[in-house]
Amino acid sequence: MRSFSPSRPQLLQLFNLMLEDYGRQGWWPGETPFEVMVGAILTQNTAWTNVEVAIANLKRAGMLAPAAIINSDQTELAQLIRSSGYFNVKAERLKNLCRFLQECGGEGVLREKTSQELRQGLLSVNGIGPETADDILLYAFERPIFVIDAYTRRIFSRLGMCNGQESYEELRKWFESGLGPDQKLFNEFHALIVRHAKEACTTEPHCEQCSLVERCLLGANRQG
DNA sequence: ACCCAGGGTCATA
DNA sequence: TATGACCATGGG
Repeated sequence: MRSFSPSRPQLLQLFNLMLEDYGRQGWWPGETPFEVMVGAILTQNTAWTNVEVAIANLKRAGMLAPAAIINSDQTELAQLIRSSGYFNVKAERLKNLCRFLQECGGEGVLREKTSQELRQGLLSVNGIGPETADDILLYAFERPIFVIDAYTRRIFSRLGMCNGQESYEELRKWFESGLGPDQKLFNEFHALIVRHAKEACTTEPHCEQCSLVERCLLGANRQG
C-alpha cells in the first residue's frame, strides 16, 4: 500500500478534464459568507437540495443572521431547518457557530486572522469538524485550503492514486503542497470533484460512463 | 423496502 | 487509534 503521491501534472490533468466535461461550477451557492457558513453545517451528511429548503425558511423568517440565531428558541430554529435532517443537532451547531462569531468580534475581525488561527478557532466549535471548517475557510473566507471529503477519497481511490485509508490531514496537506496555495483552483477543483462524483463516479463499484481514468492515463503517457 | 446524501460527536476497547 | 451508535429528512 503506497502513500498518496500523485504528481502535480497528474492533478492538473485531472482538473482540466473535469473542467472540460462540466465547466465552471460557481461555488459556493450562497449570497453571503454567513450563508455559506450556515450551509456548510446544514449540508453535513445531507443532500444539498434539502439544505436549500432550510436556508429559504431561515431567510423568510429573518433568521439568517448571527444575532437572530443566537436569540432564537432552539426548538423553533430546529423546525425551520427540519428538511436538512439531524435538525436538533444542527440547530445547536448553528448556535455554536454564531456564538463563536460573536465572541471573536464578528466576521470582520476573523478576516484579519491567519488561516491557521482561523482553522483552529473553527475546529474548537462543537459541531464543526475538519471538512466543515475547511468549507468555511475556502468558500466563506476565500483561503487556499483544500477540502477533503468522501467523494475525494472515492475518486482518487478509483484512479489508483490513494488507498482510501489516508487521514484527512495527510490528503489535505498533499493537495495543498502539490498544487501550491491557489484559492481559485481549490474552489473549482473541489466543486468539480463533487459534481463528477454525483454525475459519473457514483457508489457503483465502477463508473461505466466515466472515461476519466483512461483519459487521465493517456494524458500522463503523452507527457512522459 | 432499501440506500444514499457536499459529517461530527461521544462512548467504548 | 479505531470502531460503532447516534443524529433524521427527502429523493432515487
